[in-house]
Amino acid sequence: MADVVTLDDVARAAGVSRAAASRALNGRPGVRDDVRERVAQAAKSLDYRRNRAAANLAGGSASVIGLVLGTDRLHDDPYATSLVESVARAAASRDHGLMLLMKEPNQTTSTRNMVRDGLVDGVIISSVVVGEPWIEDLLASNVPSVLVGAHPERPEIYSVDVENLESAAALVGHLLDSGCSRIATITGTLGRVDASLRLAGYRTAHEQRGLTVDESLVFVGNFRRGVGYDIADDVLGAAPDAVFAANDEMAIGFIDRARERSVDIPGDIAVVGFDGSSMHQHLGFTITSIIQPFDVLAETVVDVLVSQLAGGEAPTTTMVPPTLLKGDTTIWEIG
Amino acid sequence: MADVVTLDDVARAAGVSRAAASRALNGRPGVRDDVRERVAQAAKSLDYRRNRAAANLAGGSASVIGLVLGTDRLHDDPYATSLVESVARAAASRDHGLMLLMKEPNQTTSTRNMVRDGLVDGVIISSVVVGEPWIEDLLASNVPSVLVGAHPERPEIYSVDVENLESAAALVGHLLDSGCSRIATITGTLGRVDASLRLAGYRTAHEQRGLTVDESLVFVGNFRRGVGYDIADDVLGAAPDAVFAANDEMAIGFIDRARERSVDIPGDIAVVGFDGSSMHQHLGFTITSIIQPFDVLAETVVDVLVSQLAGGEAPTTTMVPPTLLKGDTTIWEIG
DNA sequence: TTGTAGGCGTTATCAT
DNA sequence: ATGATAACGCCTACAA
Repeated sequence: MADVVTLDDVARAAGVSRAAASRALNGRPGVRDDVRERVAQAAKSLDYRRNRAAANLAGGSASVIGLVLGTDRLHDDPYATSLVESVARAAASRDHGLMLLMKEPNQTTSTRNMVRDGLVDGVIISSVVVGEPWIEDLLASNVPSVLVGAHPERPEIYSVDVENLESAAALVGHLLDSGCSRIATITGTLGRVDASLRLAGYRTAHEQRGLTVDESLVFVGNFRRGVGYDIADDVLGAAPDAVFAANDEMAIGFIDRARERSVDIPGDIAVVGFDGSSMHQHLGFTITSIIQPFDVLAETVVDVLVSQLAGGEAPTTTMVPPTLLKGDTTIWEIG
Repeated sequence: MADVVTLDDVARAAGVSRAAASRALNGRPGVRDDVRERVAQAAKSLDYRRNRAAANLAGGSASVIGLVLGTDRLHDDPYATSLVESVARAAASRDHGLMLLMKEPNQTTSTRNMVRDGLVDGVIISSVVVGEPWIEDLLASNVPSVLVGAHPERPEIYSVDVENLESAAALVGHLLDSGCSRIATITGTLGRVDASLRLAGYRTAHEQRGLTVDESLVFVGNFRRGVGYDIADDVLGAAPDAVFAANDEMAIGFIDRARERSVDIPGDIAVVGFDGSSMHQHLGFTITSIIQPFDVLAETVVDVLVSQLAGGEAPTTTMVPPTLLKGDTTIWEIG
């Protein structure tokens, strides 16, 4: 182990006390500019790094954030995967560490423990898990936290969100305006916020046009590709002229099966999804979808958390604008 | 913030000193059994958790491991994604935290910093990045580390590996034995260990049978699906009767393109891949491939690191057996 | 076997 | 504006 440079070394090199050096390095007031400069120089030339464990212990911050996921699998969950990737990047760019706190199959006290153990300053929580006991437990411990995706029952918690309902409504609305009249939907996992909102958007689009939703066109899914495939026969049986899947994965599953049955997409049936994850999969086509702006989302959520940690204020809920991806699974008018 | 239970509280409740309590809790010798029991009871009833930052600072361990990835993207890298997932699970099951240390695009001192900052006890490194400056830098700092995938130039570093070369040789050998005579290969990223080994396996299979590799059948890829697709025309131009792609992603890309050109797989051309990631993608078919045993791999690598941290010994390199997946892209004899 | 005491590196308080 | 000094919670010689 190489020799460790401590704050003491820096202070000595700069000819000041530890306290002054600490203040200088942390940009706190009450330090003369020339001293601040001198300390900075010393730190740089000694290649000093503060020990975050010590800082944390002493009442400072470790600059580590936890990312709490509502799933224990990444390999078939592009949404979670992209979230991890983007948050990791955003955290790193702000010199924060990222601890991955995945849901555990069996006992689930460990997430809260990780936080209690004092190595995480705050957490980013995928809002889909709000309501689950282990999360309530976590929230009850008052750890600074920010939700990815607002949660209707917890409006008081800081959150960063994309407009699920409005986006879904716009997407479905467009289908309706394009002449589709029997739009089926494959929902996400019942009980999950994003699933509810997207379904609500589907209904809203109809209501806004004075239409009534044919409930036999609503199929319950779970965000996994497999269910899209498995349920496709039922969906096709309802003879829709369009399908709104609550995410791209299910849309892909549906399309796979539809094509096996020689259904032409978008000729016979238009398909739209959500998340934009089909873009990265080299499927040979892209699905018309709402693209989650993961990088912006992640940067925003990290910023909100960090400023919360710093004691700063932020709007309770921040909206991030998604993008509409015009893919190959719908027909677009010229222009 | 809830009241924090400290070691002191536990000790007091158990009627012993902090030192004794510490020893008892950490399972060190020199504690009477009844005391040990009493302390355990007290800890449990108080719902005590040791502050890992403090433990770390005091010379103990934070029980946090870092996972160093050679990429900054997960969304199109099933291998990295599965590794993250499995390692996270394995770490959690051993009560260790997991810090994600992804490669950063620009400056890359931060990984080493994260380690130096004292919040990571040891690291798991994807061996594909060994040789890159930032990793050499990291290794030079003598952090306990374990490689996922052995590295030929660094045999002294603990590592856990699957038999890339042997597996690839077996796979290609089988193709040869099945009557294929012009087997093309699409390699992984040149310079990456796994890519080299798999290519070496391809050559070995030929040599073992006294055959010479037709170098015009070797195509350089990069492990990404897109390149499999893009290079497919060239590969087809070489009129192979089989293709060995260095991972499933490229195999998928190749198959996509081949099918667009009405090539029958496996009828006209057999295809084999590596990693087994096609299993999770609901493609409508599975690729004959070598399945990476991610869970075993992850558990093993975490165990090796943890025992290393504990001062224990372990074999320098541990092999984990992969599995052959007989998929739909090759023809198998009866039985 | 057990307790006492010192220190890990930093931040925060309170004098100066 | 600056510098002692006391925590923070834990581990670990060393002493008893």
